Amino acid sequence: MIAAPDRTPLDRAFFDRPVLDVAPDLLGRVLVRKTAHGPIELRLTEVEAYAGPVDPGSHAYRGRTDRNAVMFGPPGHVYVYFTYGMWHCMNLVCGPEGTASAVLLRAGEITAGADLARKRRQTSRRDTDLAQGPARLATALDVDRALDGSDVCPSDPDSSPFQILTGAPPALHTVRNGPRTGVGGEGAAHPWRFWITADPTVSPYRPHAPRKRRS
DNA sequence: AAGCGGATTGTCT
DNA sequence: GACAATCCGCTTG
Repeated sequence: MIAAPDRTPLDRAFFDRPVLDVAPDLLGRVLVRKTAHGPIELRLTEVEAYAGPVDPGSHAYRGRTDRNAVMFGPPGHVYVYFTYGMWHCMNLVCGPEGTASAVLLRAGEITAGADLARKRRQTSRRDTDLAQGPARLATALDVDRALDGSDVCPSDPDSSPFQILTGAPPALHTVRNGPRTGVGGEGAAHPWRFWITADPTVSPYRPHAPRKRRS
């Protein structure tokens, strides 16, 4: 049985490059999440690059902590964080080890295991909503802090809850970029959000809005 | 289509 | 103690 060309696993060298090269190159790739009930597959349509300690928008900006330790480790591993008291978001560590850069997975199209994803995302009204937004994406794929540090390039596929496949990358002219969502201050200037033009699963852009204080 | 307020807790100052 | 790489439901246009 010959593997279809678009289902070849990406190797670690793919992630061992500068994060601004990896981020747009991830579009159209297929992330496989292996759950106890079966696989869920996601075709990536929207990502954001976070460039480590030099990037004010990055969780690594103030150095290594227990929470962000995985970002400082080898590329091709998953960094999962918990935010807003409710949600998880998922990143892939990039660049030479120690650069602490990562790509936030913001949105994608569920291409297999939609029944499993729908169970995880009861509030979604259409299938294009299932992974439209980073917290929705993590919810659909049943990702939480327990999976922090998982390898997406395992030598033995059975040893990890994730794998990533080549997929069908879009033509360059269909990839666009702009400011990152929810990032304010100095970090807002960088156009490091990348998405596939006109894809229905891409999340709507929301500019950074400081929250009001409770009275 | 766009704007709002509330939810809810880990993490860092 | 402040706030977060967000989402949802409801309102207005």
